[in-house]
Amino acid sequence: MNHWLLKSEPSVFSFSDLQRAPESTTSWEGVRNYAARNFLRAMKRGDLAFFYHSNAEPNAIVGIAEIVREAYPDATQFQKRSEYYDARSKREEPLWSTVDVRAREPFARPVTLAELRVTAGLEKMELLRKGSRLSVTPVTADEWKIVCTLGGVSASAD
DNA sequence: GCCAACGTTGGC
DNA sequence: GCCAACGTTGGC
Repeated sequence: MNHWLLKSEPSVFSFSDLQRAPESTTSWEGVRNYAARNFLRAMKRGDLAFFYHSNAEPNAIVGIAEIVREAYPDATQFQKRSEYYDARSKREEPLWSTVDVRAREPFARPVTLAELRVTAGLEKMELLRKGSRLSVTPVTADEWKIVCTLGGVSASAD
């Protein structure tokens, strides 16, 4: 199983929003960066992802979500009225993908960006790289365990 | 509000 | 193919 991290601005869509969604599930639409898209396409059903609040107070990992549907075409790329519309995208060959994610478990305690930065073993975490802006990033098994411990949840999110 | 880092666009 | 200009992200 692979692990990931998904960024979202809570003022736009928070972990609570995900928990409250029908079946606690949403389509992770709107990714318009090729590197992030490629990570979406690499996700497998059952993979787990940290849910990170960016542009937040505080910035923090706040919970765990599960990939419940693997990559499929992001419908918003074809919707002219959507902010995510992309005229270059063809039905036969969609540029952009989305996955479905379901809220698994909130952290007992949010783990802030400041805390992540000073935690041994997380030095190479993509989220912490200077200037990192990717909204979808992989997380190693070791990083996963460390952050789960800080968050007060079991690493398997059972 | 500022600004560094980054990805994308477009002129050449 | 290069690279300057631009728009966006996101921490501070």
